[in-house]
Amino acid sequence: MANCMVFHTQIASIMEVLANAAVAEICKLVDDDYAVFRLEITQSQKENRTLRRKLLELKVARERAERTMPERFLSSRPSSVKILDRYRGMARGEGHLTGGHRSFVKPAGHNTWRDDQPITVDEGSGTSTQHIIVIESADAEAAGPGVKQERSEGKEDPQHSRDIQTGAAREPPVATDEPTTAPVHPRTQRSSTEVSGTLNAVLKSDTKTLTGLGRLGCPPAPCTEYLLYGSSRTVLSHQDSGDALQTHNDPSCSYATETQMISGDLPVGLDTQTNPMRGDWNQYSSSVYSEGFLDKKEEDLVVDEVTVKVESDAPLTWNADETHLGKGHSQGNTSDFLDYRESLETNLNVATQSPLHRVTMLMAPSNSQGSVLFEQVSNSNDQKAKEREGAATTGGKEKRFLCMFCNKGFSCSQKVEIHQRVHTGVKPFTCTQCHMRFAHAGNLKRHQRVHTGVKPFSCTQCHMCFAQAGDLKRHQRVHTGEKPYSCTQCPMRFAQAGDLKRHLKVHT
DNA sequence: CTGGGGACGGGGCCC
DNA sequence: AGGGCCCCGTCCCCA
Repeated sequence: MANCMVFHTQIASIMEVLANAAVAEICKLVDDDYAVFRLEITQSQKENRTLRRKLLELKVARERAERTMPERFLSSRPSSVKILDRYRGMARGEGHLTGGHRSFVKPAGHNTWRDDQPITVDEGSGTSTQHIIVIESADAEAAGPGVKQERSEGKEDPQHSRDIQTGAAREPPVATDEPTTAPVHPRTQRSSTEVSGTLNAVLKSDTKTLTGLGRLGCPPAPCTEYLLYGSSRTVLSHQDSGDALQTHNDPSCSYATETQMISGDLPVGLDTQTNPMRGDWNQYSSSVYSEGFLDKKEEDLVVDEVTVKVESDAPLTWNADETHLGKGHSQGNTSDFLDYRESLETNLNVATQSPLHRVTMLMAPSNSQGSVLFEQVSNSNDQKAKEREGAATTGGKEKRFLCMFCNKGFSCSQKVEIHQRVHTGVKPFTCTQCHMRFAHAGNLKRHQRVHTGVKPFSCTQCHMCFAQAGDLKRHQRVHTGEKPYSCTQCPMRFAQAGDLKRHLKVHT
């Protein structure tokens, strides 16, 4: 007995040592990434400082020249002015930094722009508007009071804006006409310091370093390997306290990213400013697996000296009704489930610890009865799944882009991205009348017939009209008497697959 | 319990 | 490349 206890004690101590070693290893990895990231940031800041100094020097030179030759200056502008004007012009949307319609209201009482002069943004009448982010970094402060880095954001809903203020996290934002607490939309253009305004970049520190999975794009890479598409899921735990998430500068236990905007708000209507086809969504979809962000609204994240406004009203939660994990998947293909589960079990790189996987694993039918039922009902699905598998692994139309969640193969990266919405629950297409969201544009269009009442599919044998072609086809079995779905337990036959499935419960 | 229809999810193909 | 369309499957509701 005593030996047994000693043995257990030894086992426990060994386990503890192993756990400590694992933690130390993980911390070391994080530290390395953090160091690299900080180095890059430092380099960028140095470049900014250099450019800022040059700008100031040019300005001084210009003022000196203006004092000496004012007339000549008015007729032919020195290069320094050109630089300044270009700088402002870019901010106005004339340059490549921005592309929207906006005008800058020059502060009254100032004949010249000052670097410390706040820029008042007058949102234009256009729907595509942008905001200026004023980043007051420590370096900027060091370079001189009021010296600011101005960056423009990409297209954005007029109601949506946000501010990133480095080192001045709680200060009021730069003057804009827009409230700063409105929900944030993902956007297509981002400043470099912003990294990414969507959830994509959330907690995405160094993908390559952490997982070794890169992003892929179309056209397919020339190599013949299968390509697991999408950004890696950086499985990073954090203190999910339910309060403001906070990380610290201590790199050993943080996933600190320099500036991460967390926006779960999805585009409204068809005006998907965030192109769902972009890889952003992939990253986004990956990032949503970072637990704890999905249900959080209006939270301030303090991440490595940066205040991050978390404004998410997207239904990107683990809501079974909204994602495939619930209704969609539960009603889905069992073989897909099994394939998926198998892929998770065999592909540890993919499975990791994401909540998605855990949930799906739980929801995957594990009892044989469920599988049998499915085989009775959906043999064709199995066949299709096998065909898919075959197409992905053999010849046919080469499908070298693999879904990072289920390993299903696709011929093009965009198709993978669209498909992966199945797993992520991302639904970029929103009905403007009822705010239902769809992963496919076609489904939205079809759905809108619900509102318009348009039923373009009419039966030739009766007066019935249908909004969907499939409904008409199914209806026509009423006239033909066709009942392709037969029960294996009794002679009953059914015109609809759902009817058979429902009927099978009678036998159980 | 069955028949029938409404509506959505998702993949493939074509233009 | 992206949108549109078609198709199949599924859930749900009502009679």
